[in-house]
Amino acid sequence: MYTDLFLKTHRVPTITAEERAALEQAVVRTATYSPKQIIVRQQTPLTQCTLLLEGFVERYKDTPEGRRQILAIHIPGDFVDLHSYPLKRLEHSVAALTDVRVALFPHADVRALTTESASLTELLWRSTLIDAAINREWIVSIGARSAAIRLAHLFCEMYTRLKRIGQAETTTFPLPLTQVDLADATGLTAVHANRMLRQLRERGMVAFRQGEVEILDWDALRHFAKFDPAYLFFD
Amino acid sequence: MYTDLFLKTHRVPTITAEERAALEQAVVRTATYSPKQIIVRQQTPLTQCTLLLEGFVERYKDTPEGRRQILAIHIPGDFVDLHSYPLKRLEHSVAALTDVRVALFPHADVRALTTESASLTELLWRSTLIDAAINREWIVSIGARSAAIRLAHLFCEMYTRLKRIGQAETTTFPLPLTQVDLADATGLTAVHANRMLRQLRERGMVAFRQGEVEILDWDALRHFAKFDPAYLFFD
DNA sequence: CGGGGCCTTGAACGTCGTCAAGCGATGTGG
DNA sequence: CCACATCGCTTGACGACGTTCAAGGCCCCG
Repeated sequence: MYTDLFLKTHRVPTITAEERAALEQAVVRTATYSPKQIIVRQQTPLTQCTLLLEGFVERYKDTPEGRRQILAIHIPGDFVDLHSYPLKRLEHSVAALTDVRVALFPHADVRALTTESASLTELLWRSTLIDAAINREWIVSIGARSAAIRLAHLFCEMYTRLKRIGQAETTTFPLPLTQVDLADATGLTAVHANRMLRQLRERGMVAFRQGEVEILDWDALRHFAKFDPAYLFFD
Repeated sequence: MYTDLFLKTHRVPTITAEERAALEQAVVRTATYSPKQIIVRQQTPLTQCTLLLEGFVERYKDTPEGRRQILAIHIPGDFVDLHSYPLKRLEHSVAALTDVRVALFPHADVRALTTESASLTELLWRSTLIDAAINREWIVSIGARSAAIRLAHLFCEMYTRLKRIGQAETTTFPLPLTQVDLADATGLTAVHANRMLRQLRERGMVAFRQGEVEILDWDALRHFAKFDPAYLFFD
């Protein structure tokens, strides 16, 4: 079922079996993408939404100054551009980080779902707002935390989210980013990100290498980053 | 009419006179707040949404490290916590910056509106997603722009939004923040914000003093900040 | 075997933060 | 009415966190 992972991570409000079936049937087709392939280009009018089934996806914006800012990292079960339904176009781009499989929901079908079910509407709306809450936590990270803590906090977030969908069973999990990507996500330079990663590793908290994160000491890491998962709204 | 300013700034999708009346009638009461008064405390269960009628409001988060990060600045016509309808509680706080008047919408009535009208649902949903788009632009600002440009960009944003609701007729407009607040919004220290403000003033672009912004040279400022209002979704 | 992507490290630099002091305006209680 | 506290703003000196520039290594792939 296409929507299993999504519904596993979004249990509020509860929906009926019929609503669940209606959501599932709104999928018209699936698609695949290769690493670095652009899924949504900024400012392009959109007519469908993309649910990530497999793989990793990033949302980012290129600045006129020539820098790149990653805005979000998506994992399976995330609607990567559900906000395109009310907005009709996005002000940022979306690209695949790995080989990716997605399910597509035409805006017209989403609208039909919102007409039929207030609970389903609330559920979908809520999922876009959890994304926004993550956006805000990133503002806090970039605006008010040191470089090392920013990276540690990001690892905590990804570990927590991946564990939730059963893709971080052990203390090692995939995070298919380069050090440049990590820097673009945290508002640092690649050079400095590299130094801070070494520090986190040498301090025995977390090790990042070739797209994989190994949690060396979860309690130490969590405490160091002052990670509080409330903003992820795991209700 | 309570919802006039909101509807003036949110014209997509178009709604009927009946839908407009239904929205208006969902207001159960109004309330007022004084400067620095907390309107919503983080993590408190909520049962209503707040539409800002008059005055300025901030959304912010205090970090465990003892810093404060402002996440958004709201002006009349903004729903400051419509996202509390699907989320039920917020992970940040909301406080008044000035004397403030608001209209209150119980969650139950919002739900009733979403049941009755898909267009109204889309309109409300959309407004929360424009807030999220602003959040993302702030990520770009804090993560990828220099201190002076961050401030310049914020002034551009506030000027553009205020002009839209007719509260920035001339080149001078109120922005009831202290320099500490500006620093908390842009991820800077008050000392450095002060220096950058002086620089912007001396370069003849924009002057900020005692809660008022004077645009000295709009084209120069806009160009300096590379301000592109697309993310505000003024359709 | 050459090239490119990614990572690593050093050295020098600069933006920005910290600490500290002082100013003017406002407000309040003795 | 003045003494004094508070708040917001301003400025200087100094230092640090993070950037820039540069070079080299490793590995994969054509």
